[in-house]
Amino acid sequence: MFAKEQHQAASVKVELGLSGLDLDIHPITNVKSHGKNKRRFNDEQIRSLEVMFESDSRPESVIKQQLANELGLQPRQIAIWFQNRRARSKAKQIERDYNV
Amino acid sequence: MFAKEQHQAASVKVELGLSGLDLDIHPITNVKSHGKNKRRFNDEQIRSLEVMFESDSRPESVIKQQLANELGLQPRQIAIWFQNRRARSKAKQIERDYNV
DNA sequence: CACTAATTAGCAGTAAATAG
DNA sequence: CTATTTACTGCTAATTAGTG
Repeated sequence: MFAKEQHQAASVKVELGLSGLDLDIHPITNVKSHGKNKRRFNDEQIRSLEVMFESDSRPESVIKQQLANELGLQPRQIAIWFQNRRARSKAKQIERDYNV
Repeated sequence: MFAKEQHQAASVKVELGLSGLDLDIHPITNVKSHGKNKRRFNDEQIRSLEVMFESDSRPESVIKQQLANELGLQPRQIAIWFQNRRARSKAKQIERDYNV
């Protein structure tokens, strides 16, 4: 029903080819790098998202789609990222207000 | 059914009013142009709407207009609220029937 | 015009990896 | 362990398409 196991194209090829691109590091003992590697966008993605956020914290669908295409992520992930980013921003501001 | 219990029963988290989320800052007048931002009615508004809904889930235009005036909302918003409320009500009942 | 049904985007809360 | 980051769930307000 939901497409959930779809993430960056870079990490999808962990099991197969695994040619050129390699993810970050795996300092841990080589456990099964298989199964449930989720999470964490790379610096470039974060940077782009952050830049975009500064100019518009609530971009339209088209923009998100475009951004998703550029960064190799799903539109869903972009939307979620902005949601979380907004929440963080808000929480910070609230904390500020508390402090007076 | 008349209590303030609208939340699902799955998670017994009990979140009292509190909220704090006041996005709508007196939309009373104006709000022309493209007001893309606006979310959530306050407790008083919900309470009034809910009370009204109980006695009549499909009020006439005049009533809606009056209600809108009372609560500082647009008639359009009142109409939409009732539409959504009816939909929710129906969905709930259908789910109940499913459960038998 | 008012209604329904379906869909959209947003938010609060929270789960779940992961980094420190 | 705690804090942060990605992701999901449940609900709400609003929009659109289609009916009468």
